[in-house]
Amino acid sequence: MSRRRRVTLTDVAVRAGVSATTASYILNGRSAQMRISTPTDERVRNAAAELGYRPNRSARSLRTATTTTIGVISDFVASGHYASQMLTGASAAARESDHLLMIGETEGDAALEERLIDEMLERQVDGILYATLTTRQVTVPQALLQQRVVLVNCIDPGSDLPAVLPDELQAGRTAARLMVDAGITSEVYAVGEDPTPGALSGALRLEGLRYGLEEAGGALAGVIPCDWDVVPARDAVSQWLCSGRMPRGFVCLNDRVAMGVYQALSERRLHVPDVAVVSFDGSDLATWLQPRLTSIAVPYDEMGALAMHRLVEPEGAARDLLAVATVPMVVGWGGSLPDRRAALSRLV
Amino acid sequence: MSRRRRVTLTDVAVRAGVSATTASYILNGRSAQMRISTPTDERVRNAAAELGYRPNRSARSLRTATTTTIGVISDFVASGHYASQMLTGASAAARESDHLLMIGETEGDAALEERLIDEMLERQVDGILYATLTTRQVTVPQALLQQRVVLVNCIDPGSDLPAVLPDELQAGRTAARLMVDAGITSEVYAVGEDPTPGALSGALRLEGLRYGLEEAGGALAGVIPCDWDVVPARDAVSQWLCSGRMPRGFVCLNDRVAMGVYQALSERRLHVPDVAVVSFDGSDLATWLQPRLTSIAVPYDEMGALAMHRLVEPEGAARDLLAVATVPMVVGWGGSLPDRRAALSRLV
DNA sequence: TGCTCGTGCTGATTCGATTCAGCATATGTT
DNA sequence: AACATATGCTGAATCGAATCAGCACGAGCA
Repeated sequence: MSRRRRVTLTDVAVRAGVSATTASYILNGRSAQMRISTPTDERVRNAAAELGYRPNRSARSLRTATTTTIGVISDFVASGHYASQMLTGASAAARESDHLLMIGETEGDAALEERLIDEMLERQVDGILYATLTTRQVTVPQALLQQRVVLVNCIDPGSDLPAVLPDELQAGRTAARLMVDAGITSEVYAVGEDPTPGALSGALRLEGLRYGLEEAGGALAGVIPCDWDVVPARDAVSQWLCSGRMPRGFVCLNDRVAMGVYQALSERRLHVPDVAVVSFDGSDLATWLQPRLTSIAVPYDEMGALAMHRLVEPEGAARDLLAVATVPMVVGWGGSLPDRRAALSRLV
Repeated sequence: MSRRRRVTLTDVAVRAGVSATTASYILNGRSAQMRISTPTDERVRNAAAELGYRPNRSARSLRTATTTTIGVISDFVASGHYASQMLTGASAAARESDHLLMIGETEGDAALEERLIDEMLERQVDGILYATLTTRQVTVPQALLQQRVVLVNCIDPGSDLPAVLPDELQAGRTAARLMVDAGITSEVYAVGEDPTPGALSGALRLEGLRYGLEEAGGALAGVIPCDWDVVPARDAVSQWLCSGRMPRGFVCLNDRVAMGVYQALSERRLHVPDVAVVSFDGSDLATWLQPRLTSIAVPYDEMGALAMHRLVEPEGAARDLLAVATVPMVVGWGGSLPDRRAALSRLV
C-alpha cells in the first residue's frame, strides 16, 4: 500500500553506520554478551525508532524455525461462551510470552480438520492447542502426534498427549454440598443425563454428585434424562412433575437445562427455592433467571491459559500428562474424593 | 520433535531426479506454462506425496511478501455470540481462498491494541479485519491507515477505510412491520435507548422503527431507557408498568432486554402476546423464552464473511466504501427507506 | 620490542522457496 | 544443409534476519 519499501534491518544498520550483524545483535538484546559499546547501542536503537523498523518475521522464522505463533484447532469457536472463553484465556496467556494465536474451526469435519492442521503446520506454528466444545474423548489426527500439542477439554486415550480437563468430579461434589448446606439430602434429582458416546462431563458430574450426597448420608433420588437444552429440559421435567412426585431439589447438568426446569416448575406454580435448583456452567443465564440461579462455573478461561502455558513452557520440564483445572467455587474444601484419574479411566 | 529433518523442496526434487526449480513450478501448478512433460510432473508429485512434503511458508512468505494469513483485531472475542459469530463467518470465507486467521483481543485497551497490530504486521499478515463488539464509530490506530483493512461493525469517520455494517435501519423498520402486521400501530414502546457515545445500533433501530410505524399511520408512543441487559430492563419496565399505563407492544433493543420485559410483564400477570414483544439479535435466548420471542437477527456471520471477501478480493475492484449487510428477516420488502448512508452520516 | 589478550565490530553463509534468464536438444522449414 | 522455433528443463540470484568465525586495534606484560 505505502509506496515506500518496508524498512529492513540493513536500512537501520546503514543509518546507524554499523553492519547489519551489529544491528541484529543490538535489537535482539544481545549487546552485552556481544560487547557492543553503549554509544553504538543507542545509535542503532535510535535509528530503528526513527525509521519505524519492524522486523520481518518471515525471515526470522525461516532462519530460526520458530514463529512465536500457536495454532488453535477447535471443533466450534462460535458456539456459546465455552470455546470463546477458552480462547480468551489462551490468548491472554499467549500474550505473556509474545505469542499470537492462529485459529481454525473444524465444525466437526475430519477432512477440514486435517486441512487446517496442514495449513498451520505449513505456517510453522510452534505448537497446537486442540480443543473441543464438549468434554469428551477424541482421536487426534496422525499429523499431530509428532507435534507439540496440548489437548483442552478432551483426552486421547490412544496417545500420550498432555490434556487439560475441568474437574467435573469436584464440580459435582460441590453441587451436592450446596444441596446439603441447604438441608437437603433426599429427593434430589439430577436433570440431563446424556448418553452421548465419548462425553465425559455429565457422567463425572453425576458421579461427584452421588458421592457428595452419600458423603452426607443422603442419596441421589433419581435422574431425569434429556438433551442439554431449555426446551427438552422443560418438556421432560414438566412431564415428570405430572406424575405427582414432589422433589426437594434439582441438580441440572447445565444452565440451559436449569432454565427449562425453572419454566416447568413455574407452570405448576412451584417456586425456586422452595424447590432448590443448582446447575453447572456459571453462564450469564444464571444471573438472568429469577431468582438468580446457583451455578457452578467451569473455568474455561483458566483451562485455556493453563494449556497455553504448558504449550510454551520450556521443553523437558517435568509435568503431568493430565492437568485438571480447578473449579473456582471450590474453596477451603476438606475431605477426600475418589481419585480423579481413576474416575476418568473408568470412563474411557 | 521428530528426529528427521523436515522434508524440503530439494528433497522432493532429488527424489524425482529434477531440479528444485522444476519441482517448484510443478507443485505450484505451473506445469503447463512452464512446458513440463507429463511424466516429470507425475514423478515430482509422487515424490512429494511419498515424502509427505509440506512447503515451508516462512520461506515462501519471505520471497513473495504474502502470507495468506489475515489478522483479526477485535475488542472482545469472548463476549457473547456477536464476535464469535462474526469470526465464524470470516473464518469460513477465509477458507475459500486458503487464508488462515490470526486473532487478537484488545479488551478495549489502546496500548494492547497497538501491540497486537504491531505483532501482526511483523508477521506480515496480508490484511486486517478490525471489528468491534458494539456497532459504533471508532478511530483506528495510525499504524493501520496504510494497510489493507476492512472495518466490521464500526466506522471511522476520519479515514476512508471500507466498513461493513448491519442494516439496523431496515431492522428497525422490520420490527415496526411486525407490530403493524399484528394490528398494532399505537401504544408501542421501545425499551433500551442507550446514550453511549459513539453507539449506533440503538439510534438506527429506533429511527427505522419510528419510520415504519409512521408509514402505517401510527407512531411510537415512547421510549423506556435502560441498559441493554436483563435486570436493568426488568427493573425499568417493572417500574414503568407501575404507573398504570397499558402498552400494546414493546420493541426491545436486544434479546436480553426482551427477557427482562417478559419478566416484568409476568410479575404483573400480563402475558405475551396479549402485549406484543419484538426484539433484535435473533440469539438463542429468543427460542428459550416462553412463548418464543420474535427477534430480528443481525447477520454477524454474513458481515464477517462479507468483510473477509472485501479484504482478499483483488485490489482495484470497484467497490463501495460502505457495505451494509442485509438482515435476513427482510424478504420481499417493498417501499423506500430514508437513505441509509444519510442516516448514518447524521449520526457520526 | 614482541607477545598475548580483551574489546568492538564485520563478512560471509544459511534458512527454503520463488523466479528470471537462459541453455541444450529435438523438430520443422526452405 | 543451414537456420528458426519449440520443448523441457536448470543455475543462480533473491527475499531479510540470524549467527559463526574471525579481524583489526589497543592495552598490558615481560
